Amino acid sequence: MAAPEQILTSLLQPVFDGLAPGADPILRPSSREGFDFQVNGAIAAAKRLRRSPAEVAAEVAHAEGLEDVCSKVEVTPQGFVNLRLGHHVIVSCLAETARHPRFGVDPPTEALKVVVDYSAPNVAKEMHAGHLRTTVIGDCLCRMLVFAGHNVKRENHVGDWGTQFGMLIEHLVDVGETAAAHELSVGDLDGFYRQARAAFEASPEMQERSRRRVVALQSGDPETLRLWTILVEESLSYFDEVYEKLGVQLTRQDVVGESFYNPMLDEVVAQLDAKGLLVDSNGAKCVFVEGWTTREGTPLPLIVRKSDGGYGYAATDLATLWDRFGRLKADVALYVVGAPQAQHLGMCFDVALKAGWLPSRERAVHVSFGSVLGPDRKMFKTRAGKTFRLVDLLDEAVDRARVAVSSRSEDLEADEREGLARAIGIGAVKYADLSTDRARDYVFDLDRMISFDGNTGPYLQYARVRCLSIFRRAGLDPADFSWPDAGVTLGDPAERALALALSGFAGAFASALDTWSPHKLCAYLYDLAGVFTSFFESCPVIKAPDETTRSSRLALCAVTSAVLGQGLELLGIQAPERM
RNA sequence: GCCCCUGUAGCUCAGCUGGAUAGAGCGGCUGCCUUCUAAGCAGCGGGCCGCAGGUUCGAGUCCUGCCGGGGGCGCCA
Repeated sequence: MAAPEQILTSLLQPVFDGLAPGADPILRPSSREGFDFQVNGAIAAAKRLRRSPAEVAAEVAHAEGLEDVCSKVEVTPQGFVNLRLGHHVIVSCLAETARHPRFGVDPPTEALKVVVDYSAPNVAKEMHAGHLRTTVIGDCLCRMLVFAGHNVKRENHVGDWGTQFGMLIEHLVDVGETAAAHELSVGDLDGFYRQARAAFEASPEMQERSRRRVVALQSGDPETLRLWTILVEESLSYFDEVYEKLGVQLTRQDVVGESFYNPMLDEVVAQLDAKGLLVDSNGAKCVFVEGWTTREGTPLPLIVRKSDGGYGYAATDLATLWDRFGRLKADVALYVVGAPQAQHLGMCFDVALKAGWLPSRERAVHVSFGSVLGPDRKMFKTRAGKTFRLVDLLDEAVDRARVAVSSRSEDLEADEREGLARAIGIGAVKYADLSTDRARDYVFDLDRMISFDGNTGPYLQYARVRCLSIFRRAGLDPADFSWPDAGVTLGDPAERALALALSGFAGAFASALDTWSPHKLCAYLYDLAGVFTSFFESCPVIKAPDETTRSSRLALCAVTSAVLGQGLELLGIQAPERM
């Protein structure tokens, strides 16, 4: 019962049940001056009962106990009921939030096993801007799921298998293992890939070797596997560096590449066949699913096995569903994959449902996201049409942050400044990605991200830093700050607004997780940071007029720094102590 | 041609299962640093929510049709 909404709903629901069992009070935050919430359900109920809205609203306003929690209840002629919470209710909600180990987020009634598929870079290929979204969003969702009390299995579906590896291995042989390993380990993955591609296209002899090499790889030839392992290992080491730089929680243990599923493909296809789902079409093994058609309106096939006998990516993706819901016994599987793959994934999910692997369709979720665009609103590419290396974007963000830090935080030690530049630069990039609705495309604009104004990562970091500086000045530690005996008083509107905002954490968190939308958590934190900064400007803490006010305001600051810190942690953004 | 996503202030974006006078930030203008960090705060100006119908007591939100942007549409992943 930590949230004001829950308290109000529990009082209002009996009245609405009296009007019509199960009727929704439609309780919403109010934007009207002097009110916190509004009840809109009376209008709808009056309509159904053919009664006057104002009359029903008046009945609602007289709900048992409502007067005790509200300092003001207003009924409008249209039938709206406006509510202003009593200070004592806000204070008790705040106290509950503060004392709660997860600020009001209760453990789930049933902990779910959630498999989260994200990041998925390709071996011997550079990570580019597109990988930023899946990696950052996936990492945030994992953190949120863990925080909510669910059982999370991260799976990094690295592209480490397929026909292109014949070419890559042959190029490795041509360049020499040591030289190739060096090239890959320093992160010139694109250079390696381009050279391999160029050599492949220029030489029929290389093409023939590559074809033989693919066969050797698939038949498990030890020497070929050894060479393949070099490519994979060097690439994974490089990815680890990027993840370290980015501050995401992916490790080697989370790598479950395409090669992992390779041994399952025969079984997967056999099962589809046994269930009568496979159809031969021009030599290819296909599954046709209802609702999917081609441009001519004919059924669209999911090609599981190509006419040459090889498996396509549909087979691998089906295998992931088979494995995750079968062997891993997942309750939910998230696929944090770009929007262009909606059709493909949708078909795979439908097939898995038909095959009986998926208990129900909603268990498999495509957490789709839009593309990263350049300043020209086109796909984010260089003038030459190449994609930007993710590491270069991150380095540039840190460079810009470093410039700002050196001019504004001169009093900090050099190593702290360097760490700060990293925290700010990387945080800015991640926050920019997380703070907009993932369904939309977004423009990658470093100037805006690092501008430190408005809805940005640095703004949140700064708000928390200012909060912490109060404790530092007061010679206190917010971590072992104890709740004041005299309680919390909310004499100033800014204090009241801050207390109310703080008790909204759990609700905002839940709505973000329900829709797999980190940006809702961002919006909440930005609002909280803004409410706090207003409080900071208008309510002196250390030099408060009296001791009661001082300890009360310190309590507000303690909860604020904790919630902002927890929020940034959930987003995967560092929270510096000083800026 | 069909399907998916998208269209809100000059720019970048919010708008929570339909609620009152649509909100922020940037940019523009005006104030505020002998007082806890001005990477900030307070205020002003800025809108036919792509267009047209429909459902509803009520539509930025739901439905239909157009228009504009992005993407996808059988053996690449």
